[in-house]
Amino acid sequence: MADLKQAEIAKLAGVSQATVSRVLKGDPQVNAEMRERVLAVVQQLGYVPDARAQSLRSQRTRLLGLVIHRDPDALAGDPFFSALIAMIVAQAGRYDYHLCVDTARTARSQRAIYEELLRTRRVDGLILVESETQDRRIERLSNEGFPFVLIGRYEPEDAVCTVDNDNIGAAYMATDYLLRTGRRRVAYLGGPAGLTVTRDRLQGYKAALEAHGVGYDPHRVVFADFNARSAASATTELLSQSPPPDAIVALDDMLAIAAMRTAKQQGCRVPDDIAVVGFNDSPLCEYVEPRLTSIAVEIPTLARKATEMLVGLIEGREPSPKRQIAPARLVKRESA
Amino acid sequence: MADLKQAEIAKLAGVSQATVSRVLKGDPQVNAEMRERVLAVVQQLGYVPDARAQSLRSQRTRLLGLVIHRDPDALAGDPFFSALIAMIVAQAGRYDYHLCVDTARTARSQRAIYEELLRTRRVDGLILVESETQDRRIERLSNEGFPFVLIGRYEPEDAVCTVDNDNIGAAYMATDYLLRTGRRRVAYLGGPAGLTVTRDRLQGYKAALEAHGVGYDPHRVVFADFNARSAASATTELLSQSPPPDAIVALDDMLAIAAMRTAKQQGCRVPDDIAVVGFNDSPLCEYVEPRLTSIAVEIPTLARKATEMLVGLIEGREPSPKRQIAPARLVKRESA
DNA sequence: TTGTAAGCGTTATCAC
DNA sequence: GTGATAACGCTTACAA
Repeated sequence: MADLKQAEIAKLAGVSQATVSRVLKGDPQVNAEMRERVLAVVQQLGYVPDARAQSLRSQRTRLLGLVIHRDPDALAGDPFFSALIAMIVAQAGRYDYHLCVDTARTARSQRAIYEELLRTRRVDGLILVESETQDRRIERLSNEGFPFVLIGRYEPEDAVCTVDNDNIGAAYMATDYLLRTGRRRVAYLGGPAGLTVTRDRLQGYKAALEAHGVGYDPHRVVFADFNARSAASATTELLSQSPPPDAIVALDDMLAIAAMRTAKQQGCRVPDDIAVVGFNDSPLCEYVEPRLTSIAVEIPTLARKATEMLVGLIEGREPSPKRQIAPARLVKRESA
Repeated sequence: MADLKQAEIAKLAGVSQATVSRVLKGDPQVNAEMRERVLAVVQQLGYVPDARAQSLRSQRTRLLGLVIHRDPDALAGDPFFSALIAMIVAQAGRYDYHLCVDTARTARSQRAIYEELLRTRRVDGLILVESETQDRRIERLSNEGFPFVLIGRYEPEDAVCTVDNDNIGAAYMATDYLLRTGRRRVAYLGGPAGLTVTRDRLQGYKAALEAHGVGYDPHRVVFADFNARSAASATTELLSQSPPPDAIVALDDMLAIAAMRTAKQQGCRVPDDIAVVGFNDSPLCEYVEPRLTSIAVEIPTLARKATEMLVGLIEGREPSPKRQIAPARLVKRESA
């Protein structure tokens, strides 16, 4: 198990090192007999090329970076991210890329990560998740011509490459479904008010109300942080109105579950008195009672599009359109 | 933004390229004045060294590989993995390493990944998750002297470096707690029977029964796959016994939640008629009703130990002991 | 203390 | 077709 290199192979096969390289690259110009000889030795010794040398020489690492703009603790319990990472890994593999994952705790470290990954040429391109809608670093990356794709939204929309859930459409779908099934007082339980996703889904919610000729009532819209307590108090606020809502569209499954629980504690039956729809179609939808109806966002599609786009950029293809949307669909269960 | 290299910096600072390298490495031998000059130029141009060249020259990529032995779809919704990945990323950062994540769908591709990552020298070392207890590839890695750490268990225990949850201790703790709080008919709801974790926790469960002088009844032990239906039917089986159990130790929170739900559907009150304890202390424990008591496994500790150990191996330190255990603790909520 | 130069293991451009 | 040979950008003896 001495350190194998092409030179070794060459010596044993009685050819030049350059020929070994050519054989391994599948160069059609090499004589069949030599190819055989080389491949035989390669097989026998189990030679594998050194990725570091290839990276330096070819100026390509075949590594994609995934930067998640979130505190590790916040990221920790979120099934969305394991899904996203798993799918991107799988997709990247199809193009012979590997995935380097980083998390950006603070804004300061985020900048450091961009630098560290891209400027050092450690990765060939970046997928960024959950950046703010406006971000100096993104402008910078863009100006410097680094290949990167954003998962989420960015304005103006054609400035950078983005892949996003169809958040507006998803919220429309949820609200529309509730209205069609006879609900009339549909409330919206959002996440933190500043988040793009909160705003986008609010927009879809409003659009559906309008399409059904139902007036928009700001009192039926509340915001919560991503924890059970905050969700519970926001739900309580909704339920205390008179008349109380007969349906809730929640920003994600966690919030939806908290809302269901609060409603039940206050004597409302779900879905009889109040219907609840969540987002993400996470596994736990199946586990709660009643089982949670949820809007599934297609994480595999998101991952596929993002990877495809990034690899395209790296290899010099300008994608169009620069903004791509992964569709959503309603998974009907018992809660609505 | 021409391609910056040390040679450029050297020219502008009026020194040799080697000196630039020395300054950047913090070599104390360089004269303060030159250091200033070099650093000034570096700062001004925003030079960052090329990781690819460094990797080739130093024979170190400063990249750790994380190989998760699980189908991407199975991995997809599992909050444990986002936690693990997030924590390892954070830990690796402390040693100036980045993390390359791969998933191994099939055994065939798993072998490919080992090869691809290690033999190509793409990463300096590997963290392997959820391998089978006996694995040919692991032997091979071990024989070839590649630095790697296993998260999970391996036999014989001192053959390779492993980091694991204290599964036996955790199950003991859960069972002991239930017995102390007056439960007498404690059942065990495991995962798939073949899994090491299922077996280890069963062992802890038995030990606790024994310590309390409670007889072990094989009928009180059932196994389920990781999905709601399977969990429900296993729970139904438990509840149909007479007398039915008055407590369940479930292998993970998902199973525990499914069990609670099944029990409630069959008219049992939780925790009054039957107490339930889960594992992992995942965020959803807070969201279900009643809130789920769960054994928290310290994922950050797991990640820290694994990373520490691996970096040590890479840098030539033999760790001892070769097997390290992350402690568990009981997080008491409403279900038990 | 600083500069020169020899690699690290590839790929790719030349001649032959 | 195949074999020398020059990069790729850096680290590190060794020389000065």
